[in-house]
Amino acid sequence: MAASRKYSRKHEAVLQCLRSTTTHPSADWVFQQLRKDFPEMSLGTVYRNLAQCKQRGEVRTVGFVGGFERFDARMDPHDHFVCRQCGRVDDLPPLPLPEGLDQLVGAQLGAQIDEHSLLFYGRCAACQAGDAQAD
Amino acid sequence: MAASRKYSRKHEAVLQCLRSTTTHPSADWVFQQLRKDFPEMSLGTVYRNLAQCKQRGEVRTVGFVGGFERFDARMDPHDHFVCRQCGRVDDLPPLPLPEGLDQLVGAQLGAQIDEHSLLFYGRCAACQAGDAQAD
DNA sequence: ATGACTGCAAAGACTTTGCATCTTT
DNA sequence: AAAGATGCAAAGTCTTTGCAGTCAT
Repeated sequence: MAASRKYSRKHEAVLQCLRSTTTHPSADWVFQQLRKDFPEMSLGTVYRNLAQCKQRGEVRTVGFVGGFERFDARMDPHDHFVCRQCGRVDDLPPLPLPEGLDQLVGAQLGAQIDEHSLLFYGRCAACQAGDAQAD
Repeated sequence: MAASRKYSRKHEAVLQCLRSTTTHPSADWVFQQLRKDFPEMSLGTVYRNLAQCKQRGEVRTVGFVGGFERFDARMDPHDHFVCRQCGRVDDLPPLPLPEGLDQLVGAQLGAQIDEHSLLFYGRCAACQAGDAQAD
């Protein structure tokens, strides 16, 4: 049968860390944060807990930015912006997308669609301002 | 100044390989294919040429599936379906998305949007059929 | 006690790079 | 010749794992 979960302070902390930020952090970022409260925290534990949270449906992956998997604990459907220059990832307010997009695609392909991911790529306001100074 | 390009049979072949398939292959898949015609072809060369094509805007990345970067030589805007079970990536016919979505998001964030990526995740028809048999 | 979780470090998996050699111009 | 492209293999980077020890039930 499925393994029964046991309480873990570290697991709590990982999830809490993710829920208390909107930066869509990488595993390493979470690790660096938690290290402050748990000096013995290890990267492996962070990865293991993130994987577990993902399986449980408490966390999801936004995508890979600069080779790092970026996580998000906001589970309601929403889209993201990714700055290609600094790597920041922002949540977007609801967009005017047609209803039933997943169903439509599923029907077209005869596939079962679980979800979709809409990412906008570009340069954030801060990076544009920075570039302006640099000129 | 910018490096001037010199003709390269391998580079041609990499681009050609990508243009002649709709499977959105990984670097290794391209490598395996080209190996047939170029026995001395090396993986490093494939990666280098893919990177170069990307910079030139002749190729783009669809996303990472199972840890592998998947490439696409179709440069006109279109969306994709990713099967989480077998990893296949399909092109989608045009979807009824509102016009000016990128501009809208750009305006909302004060960011400059270069492009967006819309990926649908699920299980393809073949995988569903396979599962049915298995039951 | 039993089974899960953790720390540590080694192992993995994919991608990038350095360097000597071969090609194109 | 000069500058770019390639092969090969070593080095990198992020992530996963094995194992022995620790903690929750």
